[in-house]
Formats: sequence, C-alpha cells, structure tokens
Amino acid sequence: MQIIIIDDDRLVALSLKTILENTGGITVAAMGCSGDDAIRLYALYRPDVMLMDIRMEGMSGLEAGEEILKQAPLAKILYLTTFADDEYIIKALHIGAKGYILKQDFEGIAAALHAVAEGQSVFGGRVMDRLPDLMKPRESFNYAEHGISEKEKEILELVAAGFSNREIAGRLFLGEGTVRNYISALLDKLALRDRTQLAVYYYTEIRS
Amino acid sequence: MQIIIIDDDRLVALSLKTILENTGGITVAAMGCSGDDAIRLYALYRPDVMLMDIRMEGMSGLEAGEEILKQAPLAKILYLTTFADDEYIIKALHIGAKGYILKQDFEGIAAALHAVAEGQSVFGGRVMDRLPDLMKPRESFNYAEHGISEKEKEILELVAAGFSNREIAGRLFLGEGTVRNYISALLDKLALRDRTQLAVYYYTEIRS
DNA sequence: CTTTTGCCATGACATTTGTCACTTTTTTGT
DNA sequence: ACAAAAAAGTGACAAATGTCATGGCAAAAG
Repeated sequence: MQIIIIDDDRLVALSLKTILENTGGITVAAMGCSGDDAIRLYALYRPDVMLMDIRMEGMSGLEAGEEILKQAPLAKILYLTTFADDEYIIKALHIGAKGYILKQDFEGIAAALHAVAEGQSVFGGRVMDRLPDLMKPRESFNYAEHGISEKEKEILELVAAGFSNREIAGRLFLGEGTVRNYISALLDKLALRDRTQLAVYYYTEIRS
Repeated sequence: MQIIIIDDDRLVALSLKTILENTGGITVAAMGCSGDDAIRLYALYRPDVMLMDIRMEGMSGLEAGEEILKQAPLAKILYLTTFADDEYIIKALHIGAKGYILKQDFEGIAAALHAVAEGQSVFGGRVMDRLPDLMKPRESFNYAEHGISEKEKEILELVAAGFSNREIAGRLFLGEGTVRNYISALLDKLALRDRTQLAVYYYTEIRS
C-alpha cells in the first residue's frame, strides 16, 4: 500500500514514515509539508491513502483535501490532528474525508491506514466520543409535560413554519381570533412573549 | 488478537472465522448466534473485539451490545450488517459501538478489527455516506451571496434569538425605527414576510 | 337533569410590526 | 476638501399581533 504523508512538522512526518514503513505493508511514496504539496503530490503519485495533518501553516489540510477531492472524488484522505476539535470533525466529515485520528494514537495509525485503504472510515477514540453529541439523538419532545394539547401542538408547528394567524385559521378551519387565543395559551404555558419566540423555541427545544 | 463472532447465520459466522483466522493475527475465541450468547460469551472470554451481527432473531445485536457495555464500558463492539439503515447507525453510535461495517466489505473486516482493537472506530464506506446527512452538514451560509451586510446579519441573529425591535435597538445602540428598516431590508432580500419567517429561515437555512 | 369542562368564536383594545418617504450623519474616494 | 455613497434616524401610517372579557355549544361528569 502506498501512502503520502503531509505534515508541516517535518520531524513528525519523518517519525511517521519510520514507524509506518517498519510495520509492514506500507510504503511512503512521498512526503510534503503544506496544502500545496498535498495537492501536487496527490496528483503525481495517486497514493492509496493520503495521511495529512489537518492544521498547517497557510492552506489548511481541509482546504487541500477539498481541492483533492474535487479533482479525484475517490481519494482517501485520513486526517491527523492533535486534538478533537468539533468544528474540524464536522467539516472533515462534510468534505468526505475517510477518517480523523489523533496523533497520540500512533500505535493505531497503521491499522487505520489499512482499514481506510479497504474503503472503511476510521475515527480516533476521543474523536468518536464527540460524535453522538454532534449527532442529536433526536430525543422526542414531550408536549404533555408542558400541558400542550394536540391542537396547540398543531398550531405551534404552523407558527414555526412561518404562517400568519389568518393562514393558520384557514388551514385549520378555525376563526382567526381562535388562533390568537391558542397562541396566547401557548405563550403562557411556555413562558414566552411572541410568535417569533415560539418559533425559536420550536427549533431550539423541540426539533433541536 | 482475540475476537468473538456472533451471527445468527451459522454459515456466515463460520465463513468469517475461516477468513479471519487465515489473514493472520486474529484468533476466534468463540462463536455464538444470539444476543444471549453474546452477553454470556463476552463475560466468559473478554475478547479484544466483539464482532456482532446487528440484526438477529430475538434480542437484537443492539440490545445485547447495550447490555455488554453496561457491564463492561470499555468493550469494543464492531457491528456487521447487510445494509446501511439510518436508524441502526444512530442507535449504534449512541450506545457507544466502535464500528459499523457492511458484510459486503469482507476484505476489509480484518483491517477494521485491527483498527478497533487499537481503539479506533470504523465505519464502512456506504455507512459513512449516510453520516453527513444525519449530522447537519452545517455548510456555512454565505451571507454575501444574498447581499446581506454585517449589520443585517447581526440583526438577523437577534431576531432569530427572539428579541423585539426595542430590545435589538437597545442592544445595538440603534433607533427602533432603524432596526425596523433593517428588518424590512432583510425581508426584501430574502423574499420573506415577517420576523417569524426570518427566524424560521435562520434555523432552517442558515443554522441548518 | 344540572353542572362542569373543553373547544371554538367574537369584539374591543393596546402594542408591535412592517412600509415608505424623507432627513441627518458618517464614511469614503478622489 | 468636497461630492458621492453608505449608514442611521424620524415620523406617519396600515396591518398584524397579543390580551382580555365574554358567550355559545357539545360532551363528559356529577
């Protein structure tokens, strides 16, 4: 398996090369220390896996990865990082990286590379711990606990969809005043002030 | 590395055992075909990794995994499945599984096992494709594209937080009428009707 | 049978909101 | 320094919104 290592700390890059080439089955085709290197070397060598630091001077690993994937959508990029930063994790996932592992887990990097080469995606232990938080478990909101009736729930959803009282009334075959009353009741029960706060509440607390 | 294989299709389990034991470094300590087997065998052998089918007769792999993790929080469970089902993926992540790969990718199972043994988490290619959807892509909204200025953006955020015009004016040291004008401009640019739709837009399009 | 309760409606009212035309102030380019 | 452009403000107005007190009505409860 051929890989390319990109890290702006040349010592780290060299250490990785030494470790990985001695674990068998891995050949380091080239090494670089910047995002530009990454793009250039990938196009040149087409390695099985690209092992890249996510945080570098100048062009970040993410931008470089995005560019590489634009040119070669099947490229396999494995990011290396020193800490599990939520922002980076999400962005890495979004651009289509094949993994995100911590430099601390250096014993596992070889195994991760093999798995990535086989088409799997790999995440370091501590990185994984962050994922469930980012991926909302979608804990269903309990309307009953707040004393919200079925009809009130319906109205709340329409308000949260951006409809006016008149539109809601038309949709539910109710009087416009009735809708106003329902909204008043909702505002009271949820301790809010106006329909906009109702919508905000819906998106932050209910649909979270 | 010692593992346990759990699959209610004995033929599949046997095939896996044969394949894995011939790839080197992997020993199958035991095999089972139910959730109960999984719990019992895990407690008995304490394997490095538990390779388990997620879909089984009776107790599902998920329930068994939950129970195992309750008794041994550090247990490493790698789920095997035939298809990438969103529901299962989320639940598997939530209970703390170390991976979720497809049986079709059998060439990569050994590599995945090694990575998991080293503490990483592994996801099959097709499984990974589903993750960004489940995890809001949070693709940074481009305010400039809609001709929205910095101040307008600020106001939009305050509206989306549920503040009234008076409150926004106070917070930004602006006149109340000015705030209204800004909101009018925003509504015009985004082709919306009122502040509530503005909040809805914020949560659905921007903060996705 | 009445009483209560929940759901729907109405009308009056104060407030907030959105629009518009226009002025003042500040920034900026040259 | 001066004119153009952008940002901030004003006031008037119509429409939408939220509150409240009140009443009809049907089903459930007593």
